[in-house]
Amino acid sequence: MSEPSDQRLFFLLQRAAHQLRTAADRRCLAASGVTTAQLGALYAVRDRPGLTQGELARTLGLRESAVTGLVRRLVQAGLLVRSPHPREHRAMVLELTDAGGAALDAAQPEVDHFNTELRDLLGDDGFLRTAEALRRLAIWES
Amino acid sequence: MSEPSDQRLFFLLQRAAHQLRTAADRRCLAASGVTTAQLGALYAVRDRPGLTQGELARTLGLRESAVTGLVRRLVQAGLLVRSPHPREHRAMVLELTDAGGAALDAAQPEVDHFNTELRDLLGDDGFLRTAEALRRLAIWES
DNA sequence: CACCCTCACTTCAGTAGTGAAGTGAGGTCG
DNA sequence: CGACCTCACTTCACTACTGAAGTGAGGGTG
Repeated sequence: MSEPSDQRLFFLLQRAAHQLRTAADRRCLAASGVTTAQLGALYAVRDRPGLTQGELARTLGLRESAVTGLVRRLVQAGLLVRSPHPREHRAMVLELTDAGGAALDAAQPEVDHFNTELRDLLGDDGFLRTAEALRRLAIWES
Repeated sequence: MSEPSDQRLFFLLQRAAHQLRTAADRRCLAASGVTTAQLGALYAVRDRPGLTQGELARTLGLRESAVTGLVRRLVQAGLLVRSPHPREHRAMVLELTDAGGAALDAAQPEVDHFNTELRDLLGDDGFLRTAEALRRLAIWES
């Protein structure tokens, strides 16, 4: 009934995400020494300094256990600082270090270049339409 | 200059793929006991019985080292058989077992249901357009 | 005031991937 | 005919996730 390519949008999405992730990780590591997962966390902390690990997990769409490891590596690399929350005894407050901000700045040209390439590949309206579709998929639950 | 949402198509793609993957993995594990990565490998072997691990790696867009582990788990689960290639001494030939075929059949309704939901979410033309965009991204190299 | 319950966070075992280095039977070549 | 090279595959150390179970200081409750 439906064509095989239609039946496997899901696999296509995985494949595309995987290709892009590994390509971006390579460039990103070369430019700033961080992976794209780490870069996403740094962006989130810069946009909302002082957030807790739970908030970061919700922002990134991850489990708290994943954030525990991600933050540990970033703190170990000196890009993030963790301090106890002033009012919530269990929570940890996250902030960028200078090195964290520098890593973000070092990665920015690569991020821009990458997005430009994507835009060229998909065309301007294709880029926007795809972004909108992905937004729906990312928000979607269940 | 460009909006933040535009600057981060890449993160959007990762987020969407991750959400879909975990959602699909949960259903897929419940229905047939395999993950979506394993399901992709089973599909590939069914489509082209007797392929080698290297060919499987190229089909899935993975490194051979990733396939080594994936195949090991599938053989251990009794869904795949590995036998030496008749003419190429180093290569391994892969084939589905009956249990492997059964797992694929068990997963099929979930796959169909999942794709139906995606189609409903994006609309028919949005679905096709997104699939086409993803196809380009998946093929894209560097 | 002692009990317990809440809930951020952590830990553990497992899956899924990379990249770099290693392995070894078989064909090639001087 | 022995040395070398090839190249599927493997192994290792690492990042990055999940889901389930554990931890423990603090606040509510009797």
